[in-house]
Amino acid sequence: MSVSPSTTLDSQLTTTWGTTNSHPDVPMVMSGYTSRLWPCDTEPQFWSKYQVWEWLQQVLDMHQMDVSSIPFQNFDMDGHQLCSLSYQDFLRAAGSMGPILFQSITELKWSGQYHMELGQLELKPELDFSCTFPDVSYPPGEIYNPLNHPLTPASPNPSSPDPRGTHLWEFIRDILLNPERNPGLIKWEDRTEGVFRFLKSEAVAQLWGKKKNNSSMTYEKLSRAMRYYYKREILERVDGRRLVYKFGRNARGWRESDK
DNA sequence: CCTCCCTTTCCTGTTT
DNA sequence: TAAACAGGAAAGGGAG
Repeated sequence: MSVSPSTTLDSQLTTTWGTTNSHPDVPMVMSGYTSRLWPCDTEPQFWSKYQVWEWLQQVLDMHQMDVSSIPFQNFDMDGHQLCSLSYQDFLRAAGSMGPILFQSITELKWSGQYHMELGQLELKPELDFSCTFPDVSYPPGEIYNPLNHPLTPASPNPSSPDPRGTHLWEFIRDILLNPERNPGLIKWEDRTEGVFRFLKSEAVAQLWGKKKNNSSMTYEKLSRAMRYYYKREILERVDGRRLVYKFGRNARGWRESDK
């Protein structure tokens, strides 16, 4: 009676977001630190630099924290180096996020070894989350917003017409501005700077395709259109971070003060 | 019909 | 290695 591949478990666990998934391309952002849902299903010791960054990103997502909460540049290393860091190293590299990261990586190292057993644990998201990290103090002076009331469901109202803008960048903006309509597709990385990140790139592409009555839309093609925006300064480049974009000077209507 | 603009499609090469 | 990123080239298609 083996519990094996992640697909079975994924299908059991899919979804805090509810309806719009079925896209295994992007890991669900949810629950504990256990590794079955992790994008890197290898042991952390063998992660590439990029996988290390993905992990950081995931930890931020789990805590609903802003990207500025972790100095990414202090983690310019591969999995082997990461795993050799001590608790003190984590404190130095990430301040008050250090303990969280240390705990996460410790657990992942452990679960890499015993993932069979772990596969049977943890079907109780909230539980392991809150128990593992009861109170973490966040960096002082951080803008981090502890609660955006993620639990307000706000009627999905599927019958209403699509109020999102007709141009691609407006469409993206309007998803960001109305996350309750499409939770978990795109999220703000830095609200005031207009930095955002695709969480489910293919799902967004599908949605865009649906709007344009084009069932063959992909993120590949959508992203080409996004890149054209750089020249027009509707978007600004964000280097080095995959699926991350930033609104530029010619993008209107995304600021909180614009509302 | 023509032009302009905003993509869409496809592609080759690079990076992570 | 797969998925993103970079842009060139060219075609599509709607608005005016």
